[in-house]
Amino acid sequence: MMAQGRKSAAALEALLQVQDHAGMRELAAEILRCCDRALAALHGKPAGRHKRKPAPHGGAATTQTRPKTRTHASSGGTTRVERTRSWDDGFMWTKYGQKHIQGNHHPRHYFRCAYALHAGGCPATRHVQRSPELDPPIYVLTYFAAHTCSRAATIAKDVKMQPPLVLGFGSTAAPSGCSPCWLNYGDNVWGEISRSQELRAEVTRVESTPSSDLPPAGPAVVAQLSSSADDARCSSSPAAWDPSAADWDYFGNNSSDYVREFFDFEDGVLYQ
DNA sequence: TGCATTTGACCAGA
DNA sequence: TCTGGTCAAATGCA
Repeated sequence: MMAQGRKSAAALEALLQVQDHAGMRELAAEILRCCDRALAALHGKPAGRHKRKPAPHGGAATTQTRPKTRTHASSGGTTRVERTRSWDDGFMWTKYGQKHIQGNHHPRHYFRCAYALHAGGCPATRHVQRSPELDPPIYVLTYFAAHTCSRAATIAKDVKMQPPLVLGFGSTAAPSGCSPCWLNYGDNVWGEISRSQELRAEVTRVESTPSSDLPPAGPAVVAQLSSSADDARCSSSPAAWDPSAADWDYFGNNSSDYVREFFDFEDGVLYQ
């Protein structure tokens, strides 16, 4: 995907050289630099985090060393679509389960706060579900309960120190029903990631319980969220997007780490 | 050896 | 009975 992105950016740069658009050329060059660095990092490092060794074909060795009650569902398979790293939203998550959900080829992953087992037991959990048959893939993250761990206080503090960030939905004409809609993200938030790009957004719901310990509805918010297919919708039409008129769920902090909750820089897909 | 991940089993609710 | 959420033993890597 990065290679394809680089090719597209190069084509854009070539087109812009025909006309005098210095600012746009600079932007295209920035995209190219980002792609080059990402590709260099990908090629220069080992293939990411470790993965388990695939189970031996035939399964003879496995069945000899494991109880009969356990089998490797992935035996012999070489394709794995789930990620092994935790999506970075400033919190640390521990995966505690994975389940195939009816009507979706992709499993749902279950995470709980890594501080769940510490004193006080943080109750926060989240689910990660890849939407079926969408290209590029879209992942729906659903949060349950608010963090009560010390990490939450740290992140809340960070929020107060960060400049506002507003994620604007609907800058591009969206399909009727507005799902999926388009997310246009602003300037200078992404470090080396270029501005004015648009990525698909999926509508989801934040199930977290609002916490009085967290800042009031601040700048780091996401419009009307729902994971239900029945009421999935965008809260605002492209023509009448009004942040103050919508219902908002507090979504954490507004640091760049928070933004990574939405975008997977490795795969070029969007999370919410 | 410690720890995170995997995955079938188990449980509760519809 | 079915489905989704969680448990916990097994597993593998650092």
